[in-house]
Amino acid sequence: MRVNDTVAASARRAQIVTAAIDTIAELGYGNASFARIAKRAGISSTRLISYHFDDKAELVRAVVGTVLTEAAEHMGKRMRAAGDRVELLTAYIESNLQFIAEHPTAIRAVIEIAAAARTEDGTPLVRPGDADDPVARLATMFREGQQAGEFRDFDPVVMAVTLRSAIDAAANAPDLDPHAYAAELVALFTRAIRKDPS
Amino acid sequence: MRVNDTVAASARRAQIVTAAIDTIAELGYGNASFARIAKRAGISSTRLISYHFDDKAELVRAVVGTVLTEAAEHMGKRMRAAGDRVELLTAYIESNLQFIAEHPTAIRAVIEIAAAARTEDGTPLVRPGDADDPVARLATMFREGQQAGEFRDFDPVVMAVTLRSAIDAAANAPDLDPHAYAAELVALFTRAIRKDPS
Amino acid sequence: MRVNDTVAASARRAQIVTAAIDTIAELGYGNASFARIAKRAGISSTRLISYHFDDKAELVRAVVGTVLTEAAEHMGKRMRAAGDRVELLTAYIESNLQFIAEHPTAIRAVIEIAAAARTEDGTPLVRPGDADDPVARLATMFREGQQAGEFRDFDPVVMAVTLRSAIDAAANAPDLDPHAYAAELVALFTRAIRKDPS
Amino acid sequence: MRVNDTVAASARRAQIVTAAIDTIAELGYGNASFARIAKRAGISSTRLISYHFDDKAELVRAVVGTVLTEAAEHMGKRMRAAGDRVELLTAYIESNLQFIAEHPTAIRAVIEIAAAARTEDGTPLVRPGDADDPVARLATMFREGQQAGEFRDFDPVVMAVTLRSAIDAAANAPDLDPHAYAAELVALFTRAIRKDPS
DNA sequence: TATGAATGAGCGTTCATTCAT
DNA sequence: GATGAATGAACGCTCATTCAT
Repeated sequence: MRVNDTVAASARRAQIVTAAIDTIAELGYGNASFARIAKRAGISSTRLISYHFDDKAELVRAVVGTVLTEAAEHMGKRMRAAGDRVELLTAYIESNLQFIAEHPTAIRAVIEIAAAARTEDGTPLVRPGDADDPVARLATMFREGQQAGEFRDFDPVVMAVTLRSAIDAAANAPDLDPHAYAAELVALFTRAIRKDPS
Repeated sequence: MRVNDTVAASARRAQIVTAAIDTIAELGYGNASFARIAKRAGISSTRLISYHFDDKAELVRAVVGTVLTEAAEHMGKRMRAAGDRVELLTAYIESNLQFIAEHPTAIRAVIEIAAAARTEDGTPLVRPGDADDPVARLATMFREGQQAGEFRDFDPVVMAVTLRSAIDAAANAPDLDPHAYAAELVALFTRAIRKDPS
Repeated sequence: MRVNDTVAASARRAQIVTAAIDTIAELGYGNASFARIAKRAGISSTRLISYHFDDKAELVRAVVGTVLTEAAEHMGKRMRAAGDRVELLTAYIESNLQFIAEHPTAIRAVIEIAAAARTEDGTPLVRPGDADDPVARLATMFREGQQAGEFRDFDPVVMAVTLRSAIDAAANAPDLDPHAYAAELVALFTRAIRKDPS
Repeated sequence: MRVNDTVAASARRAQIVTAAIDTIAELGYGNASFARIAKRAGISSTRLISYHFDDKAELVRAVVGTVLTEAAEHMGKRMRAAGDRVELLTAYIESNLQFIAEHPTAIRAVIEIAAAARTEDGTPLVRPGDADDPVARLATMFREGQQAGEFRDFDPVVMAVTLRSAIDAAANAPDLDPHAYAAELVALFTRAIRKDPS
């Protein structure tokens, strides 16, 4: 797949990925041509991009993979320290919003790609329903809480979709305070999932 | 602005707008060229599109305007029949999801445009924060409910953003049952906004 | 040739010719499309231009004809009042420069057309060597002066070309004072054509 | 600005510039599209022109620059050999007309560009009044001759404009004998500038 | 006399990609 | 590991003109 695995080559790839992120975040996916990415990376020819990435789809996948890996590492640390399920949910929301606040351009780029990157026939370049679909994982967590008798009876998929889209919405409202936003979401979803008082 | 306001001309424009909606929804905004739209509309040349719309931005605005006007009419009827605020919220969610379920391609096209249509310098062609910003209107409704003592104390903007993004997410999950999804959202947000039991 | 010879029709034609002159003079021949001319004329469709003029070449010829006829009338009055050949030359130079000064946009339009209006194969739309070629007429005047023994021996065509191009150059230097420029040219060419002192 | 400065690249650029000169001279600036220039250059796609020149304006500037540099070299040699001012004027006229006679298409192309190449708002692409404005340089030469007491009292700018336009006119009368034309102009302007006999 | 509607060809430019070192 | 050179297809848009009232 990759041209070469030397240190120099992977540094080049990282440089190009960074330039791609900045370009996509600032100008939108549709305006992020190889020419503009190359200019931002400070390289003279688009040939260097084609050299390190088989085609545009692979560059896009590299961008998404890079960002999502970073996010998973950041969130994993926080979530492994959680005690019960409410703490887990709180850690999920807070660490995710923190990552978004700390890497706004990277997140914007990934959102752009998810929304706009298509093949010629309309197929999305990166599909949301991939192996580690975050909605599916959230739904599983909710379902387990219900089976343990901790949560009320609701549709876990709808709740998962709602939570994920609420978090993603933060990336498009960059002036919101991430801590306050997280606190509100925690309060909102804590009330939404807990058992009704008898 | 417009070439003419005869019946024939506005029929042509509607034909082109419909073709644009279908093309954008199926292939994505980035693949929706004048050539593809013209082919889908069954017209011989892209020139006819340029003839009826000053440029691509105007066609895009016509698409968004058409869909949003239809949606507002549909939802307005339902919401005017609501009694109290909880009924109003229920009507909002249900009528919106119903419209999405009944016009999936139109909604997909608008979402595509909102996400991907940019000018060359990255500025979105249609801004979410326009005069009749739906998030702002929802937030106002929540705030009024709080002032009336009906809702608990929460951030109205965060709640509005969460609700809107939860509804918009339905457009990307077309296999969900709209009634069930609406019922779940109503239950979720009813619990999220009501006063905590003392 | 012409659609109609009613008063209304010829008024329309004059209106279009005026708009064409202004557009060509300001934007250059290459930018003077039917669309831009129609906009400046305050008419809604280019169809009205095609209606009154068979094609663009005929509109261009109408522009040139209109301006040249006016110029010929203006200059003819002055030149018919001249006594000898030196007065005639003086009248020619002065009246021509005066017309240029009083109709700068009309003259600029004609110069634009003469320089830039071509058919697809490169043939000029209006040829300088037409029936009433001004250079040929000037050359004849010089030749007659030589045969009458009033002027020295020089090539009448070269002198005519030089004088004409000197006058035409005034149209591109609109800040020159036309009277002073005329006086200089009269002095220059009087010295250039008179017999050398023995 | 330029893609690259290798020998091969500059040879390509020269090839394209030559084709552009021929196309503009034969068909006129308005008909000199990238497609026609590419065909004349024997290259397969207009893309190669865009590859070597940022846009059409840069190609046009390259054409003008190439021709004017050649002309300046040719004329400079002749003029540096001149003794007094009359010889200098003679050298200027003769070498300029000789260059025109030897490079008729190049000169025609430059004249076409000067007359017809405009931006969308009418601004000329190449302005005559640039740094090394030939009219200004001629006027300076005349003024110095007057201050040295060699020339009569006349407006140096008018004389410069007249001489330049007389020379430029030669490019549009390609059947004139350049030597004879030069001799006539030398005689004409020698008489026009010398002090009147007392 | 006027016009709305429509048209195919062409414009300069940009696209991701491939060739050949 | 890198890059200059080249490419055909497609882009949105404008052109003068024609059709049909």
